[in-house]
Amino acid sequence: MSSPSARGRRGRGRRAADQVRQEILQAAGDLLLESGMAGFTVEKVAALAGASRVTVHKWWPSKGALAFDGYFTVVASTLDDPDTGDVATDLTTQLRAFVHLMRDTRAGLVLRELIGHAQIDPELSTALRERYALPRAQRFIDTLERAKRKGQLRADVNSEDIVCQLWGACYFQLLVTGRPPLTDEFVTSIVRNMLVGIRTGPPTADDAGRRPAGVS
Amino acid sequence: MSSPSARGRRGRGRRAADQVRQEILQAAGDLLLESGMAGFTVEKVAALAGASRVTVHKWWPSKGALAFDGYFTVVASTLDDPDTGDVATDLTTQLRAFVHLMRDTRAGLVLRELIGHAQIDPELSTALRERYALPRAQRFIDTLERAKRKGQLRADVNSEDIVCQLWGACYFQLLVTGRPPLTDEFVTSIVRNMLVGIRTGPPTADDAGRRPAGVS
Amino acid sequence: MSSPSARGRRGRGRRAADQVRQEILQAAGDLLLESGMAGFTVEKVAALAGASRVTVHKWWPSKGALAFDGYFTVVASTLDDPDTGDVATDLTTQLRAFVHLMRDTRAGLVLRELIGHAQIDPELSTALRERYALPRAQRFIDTLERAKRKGQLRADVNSEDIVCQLWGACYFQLLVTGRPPLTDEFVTSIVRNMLVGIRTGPPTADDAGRRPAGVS
Amino acid sequence: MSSPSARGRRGRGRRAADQVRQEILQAAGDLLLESGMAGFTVEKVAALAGASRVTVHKWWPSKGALAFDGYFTVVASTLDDPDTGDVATDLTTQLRAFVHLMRDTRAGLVLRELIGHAQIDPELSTALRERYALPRAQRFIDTLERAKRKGQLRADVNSEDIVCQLWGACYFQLLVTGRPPLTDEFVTSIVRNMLVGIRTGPPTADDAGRRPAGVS
DNA sequence: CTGTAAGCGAGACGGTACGTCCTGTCTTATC
DNA sequence: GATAAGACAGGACGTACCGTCTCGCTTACAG
Repeated sequence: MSSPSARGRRGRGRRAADQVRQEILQAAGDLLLESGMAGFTVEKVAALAGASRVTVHKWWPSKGALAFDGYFTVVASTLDDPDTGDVATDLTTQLRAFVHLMRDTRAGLVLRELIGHAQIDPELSTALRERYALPRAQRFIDTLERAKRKGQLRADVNSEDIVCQLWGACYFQLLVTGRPPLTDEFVTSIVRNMLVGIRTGPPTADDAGRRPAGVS
Repeated sequence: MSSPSARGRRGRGRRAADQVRQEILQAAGDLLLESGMAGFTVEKVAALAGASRVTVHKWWPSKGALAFDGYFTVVASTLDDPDTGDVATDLTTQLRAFVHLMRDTRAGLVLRELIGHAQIDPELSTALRERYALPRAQRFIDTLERAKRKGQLRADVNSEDIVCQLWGACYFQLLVTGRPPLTDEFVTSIVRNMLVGIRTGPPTADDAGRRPAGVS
Repeated sequence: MSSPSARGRRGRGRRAADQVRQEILQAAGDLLLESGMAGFTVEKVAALAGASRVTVHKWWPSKGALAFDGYFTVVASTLDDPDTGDVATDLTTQLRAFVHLMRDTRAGLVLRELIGHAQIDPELSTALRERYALPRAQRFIDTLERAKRKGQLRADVNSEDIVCQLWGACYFQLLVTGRPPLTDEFVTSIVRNMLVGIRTGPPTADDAGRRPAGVS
Repeated sequence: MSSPSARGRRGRGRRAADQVRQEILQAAGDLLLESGMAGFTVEKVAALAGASRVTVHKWWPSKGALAFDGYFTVVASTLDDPDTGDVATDLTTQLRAFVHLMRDTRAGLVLRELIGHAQIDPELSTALRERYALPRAQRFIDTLERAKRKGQLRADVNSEDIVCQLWGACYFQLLVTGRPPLTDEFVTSIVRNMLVGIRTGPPTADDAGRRPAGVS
């Protein structure tokens, strides 16, 4: 018997479901990194995988869902959780890793397109949120909560809001204003802003809710 | 002579270019708000405007470009620049207006799709950056710079970074984590975080400009 | 289960290829006889057949090829081979049948247009030659060869040339000089001319092999 | 004053009608010989002539009419009428000249397409008949009538029918069966067939009306 | 060890949209 | 005042995907 693997298949009959799935995902990821979201087509993926469009359709209801799964099949997603004891350092490390991915790798470019497409494709939107954004945000939140417990951060700030203000700042650059900067200095800057604030002068006793007296 | 206006046309020949353009833009905007980016089609726009696809193609090279122009034809873009004298108030006002648009109106939904589509369509990406994002960011920056001059904000912070951290926080919610919150409280929270920072404890003497002693 | 035939279809999926082909051909033939080559359009054929333009394109590379096939689907092409024993009679019979078709029927008009279109469309040109002209010419040649064997015709004449001179005479009227005559008398005349020649004077004993004296 | 001739015009105003006409015709002829009937377009002709489509339309109601006029503007049509005193020679000469044109020159190819297009375009059909086919046929008929008067041809044959059987034979090759042969030998053959007939046996005294006795 | 049925590929189909080409009509500005 | 330049609607073209559906094959599992 010959090995039933390899891209070019000959027969028609049934194959193990997992094998088919895997080949489709690999093909999807390859195509995605090669052509970007524009040239990404169910038809091409099926052809690449030596599968039938029907089969692809059976498991992935939309182009977006397939692209998403393909992406994470190909792009190894290492979720390391640095803990140096200092918040600023930990946050900066995580952000820089992200910025590097988005700025310097093909995968970053694709991920950007993926997020873009998610605005139209609800399937992809859900997948992206639940299986990409939230898990990563959670790691970030963990870092923040740890810092709170250590007394490095105020206890009354909402960690999720911080995530928005740090990660969101990067995404904003990527998705809305265009991508040129996104330097390490930018990361340093926004972390510092976040930590110490941008206001001048001696803080009043109730910064947490009010505006300082003496300012009209 | 009869008025040559109105949607239903009679002959075949030429119409004033500007009139055609305007009708196409109006149709594009209408269709966009009605069907969203999914059902938005050059073909339908042309039909709605009583125009020919060729004519549409002549002026708008891509679906995205047409959608963008149509959007701003229909969505009145009021760029008022509040100046109450207090940074926090001004920033909050601007952000809340934006949040309201994105959260409560059909236009917000469409704008989100537009930004999404821009990740794939370079034409749209450029248009969006230059004719939407940058002008609006500039108003924000103006507010920040004014506050700097008044001594309300530290002079060493980069205003563009602040824009990223405030607007970006909102966009992040909308585009990446899904939309549920985006409340007024969220806006209040991120502005306060931004102003006073999230760090605890007695500020050191040289907190990047200094933070006051005695922060609660 | 209900019969899956009939024009009005329900689902989207596949129909038997042959059925689709047949319906397209029928529609093509119908449209051709109704509107002539001018109003004949791939789009209309597809609509009439309840088929998709793509499907039509798959099998018929050009408008001409489709028209040709449609024509012979609708126009029954009876190729009877008369054999009365007398050449003149047989030839006259065949030519009159052809003349009748071209002069008195809608199909004749269409065939004329088809031949015209073939001058521009190589696909159609080939089809017309191989699947229309040649088979019909062959029947004519058979008649001539039979007559040769019987000694009714000179053995040294080229049968194909005769076909050109008889059929060609009719086509010439139709295609070049305009169509008015093409009467039965015309047929009688050209057959007689062909058989006995148009030269005057006492025939020499061996006209069959030589050219008349005086012709260089 | 600058010369208003030359292909590339710059101004817009009025030019002498004849000049415009002539430039259009020249452009039409050039384009026709270059691209054939397929690539022949009113638009391209107008562009080539530096004229407006409207102007072209004013004088030539259809693409066919324009092509026809353009053709004869460019292709010099020499109508020499040979008279050697011998019919066979004269006929052969005329036919060979025609065959040469059609077989060996670009103009022949175009003329074939022109005749083809005439089957669809009535304007062209009329023009072709009245200003091309009939005049040329007349010269041929003149030759035949001259031969009749000299007693070389039987007086009871219809000259027009002979034209059909000789020219028609050539056109038939060109238009219907495909073009390969059309040799000088073919011409020789059909002229001889025409003159002496293809029947065997000694001609009876009244070949002109009856079939020979003894042939059933 | 064999029969059966589930799962699959191949591929055609209707449909929607695309971008292009050409036509005939109409307007405007020019000469 | 005839003209070119140019823009417009309309209609057809050929292409690309999509999602659906029917085949016929093959393999995996059940008996």
